[in-house]
Amino acid sequence: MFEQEEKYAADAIGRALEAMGYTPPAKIAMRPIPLEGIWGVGSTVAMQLAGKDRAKVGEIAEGVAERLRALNHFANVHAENGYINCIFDVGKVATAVIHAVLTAGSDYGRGAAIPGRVMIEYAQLNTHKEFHVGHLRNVALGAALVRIMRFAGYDVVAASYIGDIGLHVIKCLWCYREFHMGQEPKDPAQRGRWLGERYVEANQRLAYRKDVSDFIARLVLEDMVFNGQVDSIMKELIHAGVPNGDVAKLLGVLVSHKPFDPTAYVNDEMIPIFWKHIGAELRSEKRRDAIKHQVDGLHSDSLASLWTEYQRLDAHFTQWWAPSATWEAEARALFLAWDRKEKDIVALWEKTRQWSLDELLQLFAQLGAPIEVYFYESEVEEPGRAIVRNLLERGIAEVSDGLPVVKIDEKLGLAKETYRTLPILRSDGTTLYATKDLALAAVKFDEYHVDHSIYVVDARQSFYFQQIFKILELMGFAQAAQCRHLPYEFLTLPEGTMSSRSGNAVFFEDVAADALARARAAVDEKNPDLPEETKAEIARTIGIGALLYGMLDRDNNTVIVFDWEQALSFDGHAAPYIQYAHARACRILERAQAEGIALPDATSAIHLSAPVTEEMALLEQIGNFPAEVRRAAETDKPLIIANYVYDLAKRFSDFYGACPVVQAEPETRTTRLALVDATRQTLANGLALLGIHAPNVM
RNA sequence: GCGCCCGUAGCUCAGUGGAUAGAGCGUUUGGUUGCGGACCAAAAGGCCAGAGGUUCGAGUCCUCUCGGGCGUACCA
Repeated sequence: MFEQEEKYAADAIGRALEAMGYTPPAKIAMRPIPLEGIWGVGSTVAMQLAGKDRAKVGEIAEGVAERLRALNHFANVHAENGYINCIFDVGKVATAVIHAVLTAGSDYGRGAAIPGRVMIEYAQLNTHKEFHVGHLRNVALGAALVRIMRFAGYDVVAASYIGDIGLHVIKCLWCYREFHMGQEPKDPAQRGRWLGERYVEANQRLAYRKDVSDFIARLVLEDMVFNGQVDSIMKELIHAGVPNGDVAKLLGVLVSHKPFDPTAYVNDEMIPIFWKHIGAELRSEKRRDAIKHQVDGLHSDSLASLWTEYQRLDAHFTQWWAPSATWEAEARALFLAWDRKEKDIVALWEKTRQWSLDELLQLFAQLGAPIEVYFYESEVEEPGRAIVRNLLERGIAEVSDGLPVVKIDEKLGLAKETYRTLPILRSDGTTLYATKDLALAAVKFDEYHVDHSIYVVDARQSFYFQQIFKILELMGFAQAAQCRHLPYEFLTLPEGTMSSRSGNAVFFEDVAADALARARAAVDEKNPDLPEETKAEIARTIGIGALLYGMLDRDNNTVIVFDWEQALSFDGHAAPYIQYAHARACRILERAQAEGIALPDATSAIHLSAPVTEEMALLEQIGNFPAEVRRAAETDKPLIIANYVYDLAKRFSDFYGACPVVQAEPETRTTRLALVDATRQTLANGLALLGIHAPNVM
């Protein structure tokens, strides 16, 4: 908005410097003056040219200021502390800002078209898994970036890449088929979630043998009391008829703290007997600990943690231990059956996949995520294998340790270990994420003709994407240089990493339901007379807006520790504050209309001969919007827009408190109404970029 | 070992090489017979992890150290 003024100032300063016998730098940067109550742009060029010589700095700044004053373009130009400050003619610039907003409307801030097509891939969600709040960060960020880049003028294709096949899907299908065949929740809306629970169960079952083994190893290391009981337990095992060889082997493992391997024993019955003894021993330790607690008030944390884990495992021991010996092999076999496209497994996959997709599409709609293209992992498995074959034939890939890999450093001729080696197919021929990603990149280049490709994926995959991009380069794709991974840090829980695999996750559905309920309570209290449907709509707007904003008002590479209360806070630096500013702006305009006052439009005269600080601060912020949109797009930071709209709302609140609008004298009233309308419009435009609606009432 | 990211107020975080480092939460004290109190005003709270360097100028750029997180060949 102020480009013209900045350009004018920069050019004028350049000419003044030349006239004074200096060589101006190639680019004279103008920055807003950060002093309160002063609206204009300043330059530091005098300090750059004069260096340490303070007297000369003042001399240059003063000389330039004098020459600029003579041009009569700015209200004033003065030299201060070495800065050359050009003070805007407030009335002129204010008129330009307000007219620009009211003329452009919802297009205010939009940039001119930028050549080249950009594909932004985000929302890489998996079927057969539940959508948790960690995924929300990805969708919020990717969607905001799509809108911001598009608004800034880029030709953006928004793509989602759905993980509808892979080890996780196979595990889930295995669990479903073996233990839940024919079951499904009555409410179709719950199917996706139910399936996600089956996936968690599958992981627990498949990890069961290892978890038991790890537990025994831990017990031996941590529990000294248990160690003292080992001898007597061994004797009891022999009494129970366990072969001497197995008992001896187990004893060796325990006393030497070696890893416990359940497959090493002749008699699988030994472990259940041993397990019973472990339980008995832990119970008696618990009793002793309870008595000790009465005496000295102390508990053993280690024992408590062991006991919790024992209970978790023991709950399934009788049912899971024996059959679990073959589960892993079953799941692997199922993956191979999938690869052979066996009818019943494909049918089961199709049915359950649709359950998840229904849920995901509904979620994307609820979040307003713009997506034009859907890619599916299942569609790039075969093309991926073809690429692997091709890479092997061309000698870019080779078979090492029984599987195809690309030794990237070697192929690039790098002596220093940089990109290392990436496996591109499993040794049993099933596909990896890399297999499919290579094929997908080819589709993006060849079929969608994208010039730039952005991957919005969490930061833990940064190294992996460097590897992928280098392989694409080795394959000969010129666009490989235009691929960019946009990393964002993970969202964790106070108690640790969130993982849908272990079931340790906060589901988006639950958080959203809570957010809606809280928003609804507030609406009921403040606007009890609104129609039911309107109240529900406003509650959605506020609840979802608060959640989205919470994901977007931090830098991409800060780890977010999810705090339930903080995420649902409607006070202070949060979306409802901004929405509230918008609603109040709307109310002022409504009030004016109700009193028969005509609302100003893009042709109304703006009078700001003696503006108050709050008016200038607000105008300045409104005028900055287009530049902030550009900066956000260029740096991939929706955070810039999130901060921008908050600052704008804050300045509006200041203005609101200091400047009566409807009660003002007619001339001032018209100007302030125009300012309120411009604020309303800019708030709405900014929030829209974040995917947040701006309500008229709330 | 190597690589990436982070370290700013009690807590959660902003901060485009430039003027006095800012918000929110929390704490304390005030404000509405005024356009909506999801608000506003004020107070308290900082060796910007540490040490060097580049620069007229460093929270910001470079190097090193410390502390934390995450990667690092068949998870995605």
